[in-house]
Amino acid sequence: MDNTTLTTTTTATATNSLKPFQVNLTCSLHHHDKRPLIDEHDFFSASASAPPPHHRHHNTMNSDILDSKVNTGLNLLTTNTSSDQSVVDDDISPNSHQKRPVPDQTVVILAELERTKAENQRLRERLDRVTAEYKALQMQVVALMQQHKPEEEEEKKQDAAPRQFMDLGLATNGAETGEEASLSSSERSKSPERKNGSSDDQEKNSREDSPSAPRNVDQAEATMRKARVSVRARSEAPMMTDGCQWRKYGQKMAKGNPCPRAYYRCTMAAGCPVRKQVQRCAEDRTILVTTYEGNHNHPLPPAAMAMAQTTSSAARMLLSGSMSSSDGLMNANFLTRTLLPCSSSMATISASAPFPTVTLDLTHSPNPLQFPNHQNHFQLPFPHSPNPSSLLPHIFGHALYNHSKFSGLQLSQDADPSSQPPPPPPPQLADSVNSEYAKKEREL
DNA sequence: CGGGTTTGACCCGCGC
DNA sequence: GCGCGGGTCAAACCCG
Repeated sequence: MDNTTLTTTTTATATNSLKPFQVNLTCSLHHHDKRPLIDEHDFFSASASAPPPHHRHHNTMNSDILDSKVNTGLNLLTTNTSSDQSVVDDDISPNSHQKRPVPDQTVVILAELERTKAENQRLRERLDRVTAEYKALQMQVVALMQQHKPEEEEEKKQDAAPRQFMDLGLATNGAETGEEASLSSSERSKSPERKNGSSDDQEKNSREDSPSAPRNVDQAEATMRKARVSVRARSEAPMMTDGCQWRKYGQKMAKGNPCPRAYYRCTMAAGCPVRKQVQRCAEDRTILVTTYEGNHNHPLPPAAMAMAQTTSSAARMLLSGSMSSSDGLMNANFLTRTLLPCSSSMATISASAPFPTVTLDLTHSPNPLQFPNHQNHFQLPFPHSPNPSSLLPHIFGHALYNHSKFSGLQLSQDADPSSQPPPPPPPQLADSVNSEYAKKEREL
């Protein structure tokens, strides 16, 4: 058993109560050979299920999955997260029982064993249920997708939530959100009318997003596109390397910041609606603020999956449950609060921004004591990674089972980057990850 | 020559 | 209605 498996099963443990997770859960469980892609819904479900903050449970889940071969030793392992597990194993070995007449201790251990077994059984049943539900949902999604196109208009008006769920699957799979993209401004901009600047047609087109626009513009989609995920990271590079190809289409001086804001559009597929803004923090120009908007309508390379999934996760976290921005914020707050209940200072849900925005702050140390007043950001402890974005899903995954490594998550109703406290000293980073991106940065 | 960047102009929403 | 600021466009330019 390796760390990857641990991470995966931890995710599964955290995701056993809400349907959206189930997709991710199963995927994760089937990929023990790779580092699993942590999907946003894992986070959500984790938050919703609000598992007890005992590490033991995560490991128990892990063993639960593995003990389909009935391995008592694994069960014991699950009762302890520390390295003294082997001691426990030794203690309960037949030899130990015979050599050491310590019945009390043995009884305790056996009782613990029984308890763990029972828990394993419970968890396994839960996992079975989750898997079954996932399969059912998958079928449902496929059926919906087949029906979806002819009924798109109606569906858009009537049911935003299932639509979101479908979007999730499509985006995650990197497929077929092209129709949605076709409604995006990027596609609009390619229309001859827009190019010619014909006032009438231009007017017509440019009003698609306006309140007076025809209702064939999916409200859910529009909101989804407006939902944003902002990533703050320390980087000397002009732009975060996130695995996607971007084309710069504009640059503006933003008020209150001497650093220009650059606008990028994803060019990995025609009509991809994803855009991002890149701007350096006015207070600390080593901090690069990258804001993502929209979902990719095409398959993503592995390097891009990390950020894409993280941002879409965060966006959906914002929007899930309700399409109204206020509800979305409440929902996100609830989710982030329950995601890492014993943590603080990692995420920000912005209510003051024009669009619902989640800010993932990668600039701070994982030590919560270093940020007693930090109130606004979802901090992820890889501040000096040249490409922190690639770490996000792993961070989320880890955060679910290893609170000790993360400062956690704190919510606020007002994300103002300018209110950031002075950056703490850099924590240790994974060298392997660092070196890879350090190389890229040198190339830049 | 194709693709990316630059940059001034334009559009739009919002607040006064 | 007007001005401001954010976002986008697209011609011109640059580069490999």
